[in-house]
Amino acid sequence: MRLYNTLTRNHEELVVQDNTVRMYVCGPTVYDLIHIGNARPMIVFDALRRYLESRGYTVIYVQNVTDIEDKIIRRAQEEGRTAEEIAAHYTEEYFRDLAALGVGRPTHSPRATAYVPQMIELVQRLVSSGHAYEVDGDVYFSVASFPAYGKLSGRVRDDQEAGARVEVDEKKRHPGDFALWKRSKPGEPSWPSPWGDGRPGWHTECVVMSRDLLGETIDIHAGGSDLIFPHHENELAQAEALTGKPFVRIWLHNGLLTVRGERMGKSVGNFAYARDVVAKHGGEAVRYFYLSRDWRKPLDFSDDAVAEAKRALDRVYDSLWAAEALPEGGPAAPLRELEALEERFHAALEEDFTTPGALGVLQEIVGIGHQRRQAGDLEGAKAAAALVRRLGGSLGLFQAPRPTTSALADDLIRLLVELRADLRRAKQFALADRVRDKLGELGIDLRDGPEGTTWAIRARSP
RNA sequence: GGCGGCGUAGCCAAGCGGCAAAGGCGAGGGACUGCAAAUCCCUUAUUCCCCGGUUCAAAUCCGGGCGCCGCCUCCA
Repeated sequence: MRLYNTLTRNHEELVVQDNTVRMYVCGPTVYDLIHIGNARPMIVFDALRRYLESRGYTVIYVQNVTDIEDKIIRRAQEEGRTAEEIAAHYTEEYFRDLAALGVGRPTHSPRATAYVPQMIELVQRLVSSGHAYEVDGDVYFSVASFPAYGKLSGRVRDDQEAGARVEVDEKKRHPGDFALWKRSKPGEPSWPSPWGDGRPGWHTECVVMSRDLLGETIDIHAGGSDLIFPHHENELAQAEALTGKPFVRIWLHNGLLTVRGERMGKSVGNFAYARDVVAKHGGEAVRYFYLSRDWRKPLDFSDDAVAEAKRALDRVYDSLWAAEALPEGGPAAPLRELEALEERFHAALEEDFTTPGALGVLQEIVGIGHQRRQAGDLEGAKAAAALVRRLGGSLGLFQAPRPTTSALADDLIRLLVELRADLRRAKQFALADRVRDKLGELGIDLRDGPEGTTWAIRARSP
């Protein structure tokens, strides 16, 4: 499989050892509920993880939870609670939201506060090797000590000075230097350190956790494209300054979610909470929406756009459930058509994980299933449905079971259908339509065909 | 200003040098129906923002425009 690597600006073959992919995806800072834009990397890289697993890889998937940070502290002060309480609460809500989007639990979800001693140790080693310096209880990484600084984001160190939009911290030797350790103010959460009480800077946790759980060089490190600079640049600098070895083989950065072309963000105020969107359209519709756009490109969010994705998704379920409700037919010859489609599905994903292309192939398979069913080839229709299930499953899609009813409900519905047939024969169309409409309100669709009426529970994706 | 990305049908969106440009949504016509719904068949880009160039061949490569967006500050 080839993936676009931000570091080299090229597509590269994913080559791993022991058939194991070690991947790290930047997780949330738990100070509030996540908005739907935050969910994009979670869904996209969860899908990548599942796909890799379906191809036989073992994936060790690490996603951190940043549970100590300025915004958490501020929120705690506002609400008169401890930072710990805030973090614990929103961590729980975070996993609740992700579950609703079909995102699986990471192999490991380390919390920053559980790694403070290791972070202190890392900072100490950077200080003693001359890559960091202490001023007044703060410790800064010295970008001048790491010549490769800027190689991920394509930034030259000296550019930073020209910008001058940031007020220059007098304590820093170079404007690009960043905090590894921050002295704490009274009343703030703090940990003892060789430089006095304080707390870790942001970029350090990912380095420490990644090393601890995945090793010094990992296969994939992923996150939103807004993290390229400074976050990932700064991680890379620390890690490689420390070990002298490559930190990450392939850096993956997803495009951001926009609203009318503008980035969705808490500060912009144009965001929607993930759970509200899920409540409105369903988690799988959101997932389908994200996967119908190339992961690296910006994606414009609107309720209409998600609703459209939902219609496409429902088309799939309609076909799946209709085929699965069919009686068993005879044995079917394998459809060469389907084999070719399956190959195209994988080809799309093997080349930079192009999920929109893969979804297009799945929709074609759905169409073939319909045609087979129309032609009376029940086994062909079932084969298409089974393929959609299997291939969709490798992306975490199309796994909802066909809604079933009780035997009693079946009998009652059948009774109503027969009753309605009598009414139709008697040309009592107003009454017949009322039966159909009322059943429709209950989510049961009647389908009149040449061989009588069939019924189905309307596709309602989860 | 620096770095990066994007511009394909009414809308969304694949394609990355060579079958007359996937797929979805929407729209129109037909089959089916008492009328619908679902499904099936057909139609909906001779052309890929514009202008040059390379090539036997370009939406795809190169150069130059125009337009939009992201990052450069916490941010998925």
